Amino acid sequence: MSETIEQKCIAKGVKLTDQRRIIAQVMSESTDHPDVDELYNRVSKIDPKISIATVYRTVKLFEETGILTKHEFKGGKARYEEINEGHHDHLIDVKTGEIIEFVDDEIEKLQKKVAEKYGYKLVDHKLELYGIKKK
Amino acid sequence: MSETIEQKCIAKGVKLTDQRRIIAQVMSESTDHPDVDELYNRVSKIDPKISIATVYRTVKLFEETGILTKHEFKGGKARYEEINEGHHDHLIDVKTGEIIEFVDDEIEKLQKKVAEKYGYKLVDHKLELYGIKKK
DNA sequence: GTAGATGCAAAGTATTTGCGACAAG
DNA sequence: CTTGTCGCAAATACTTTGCATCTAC
Repeated sequence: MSETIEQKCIAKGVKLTDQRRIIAQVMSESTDHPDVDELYNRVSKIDPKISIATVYRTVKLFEETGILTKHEFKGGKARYEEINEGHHDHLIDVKTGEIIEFVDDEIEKLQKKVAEKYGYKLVDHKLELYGIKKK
Repeated sequence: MSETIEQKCIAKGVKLTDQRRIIAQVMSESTDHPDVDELYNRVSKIDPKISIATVYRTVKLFEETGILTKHEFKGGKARYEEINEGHHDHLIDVKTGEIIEFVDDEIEKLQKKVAEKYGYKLVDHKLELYGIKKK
């Protein structure tokens, strides 16, 4: 296991409050990609008096600090995920909403190549596959 | 030049009104990917009494009918683009917001392969590259 | 003539913010 | 102590909707 979110906060000089510790813990334990509402629900079970404004402020802070990453999949609500070493993309089941994480080095390489071709240096990318499960 | 949006509406049994004709025309002439607000501005110059509600209703209708496609790039606002034969992905200049359209068959093939690998049939995908221009 | 489209303003969502009280370093 | 955070409610941004009127077919 690598660094915890709490350790990352200390390393980056982010002040730790009870609320942030709880949000950090819940995000660490989440294997899905919760939206703010869902995160707020989970956090509320631990400390019912945390406000949703704090949840919004904290995920934004964590995102800016490079602790979480924000996804804007189809459906309006932003969803968050902890950043760990390995980068990956997402395969989304259009029927169930289930998300599978994957990495494909070859695609990664080709992306860089495409950007180069147009005279750009690739700084970020987003790849989402939407599929239906075969029986 | 292929079919106009107006022709597509007739082909799909979508009732044509003045407002829809104007929105269709403006979208056809747009080479960028306008958001609803911007589209509303352009449309208003032709007919100032069109309401923004109609613009929202029309882009949604056109999207459902397969005439337009909706992008949710970073930044909250949905942006629309006319669907023409060739599918393409987007390379976005993170400094200027400029969008370059591209196609890469090899990446397309690999995407299908990845989905298959997890037991899925690929029905849609989104690939966005974010880059900075090299000098 | 009739089902569906429009305009308007009000209602929804998702997210942000001002402010006084409070807590971390 | 002092600066930054929290909770609350009000504010914003984007999008949808109810309803009475109007229009394409």
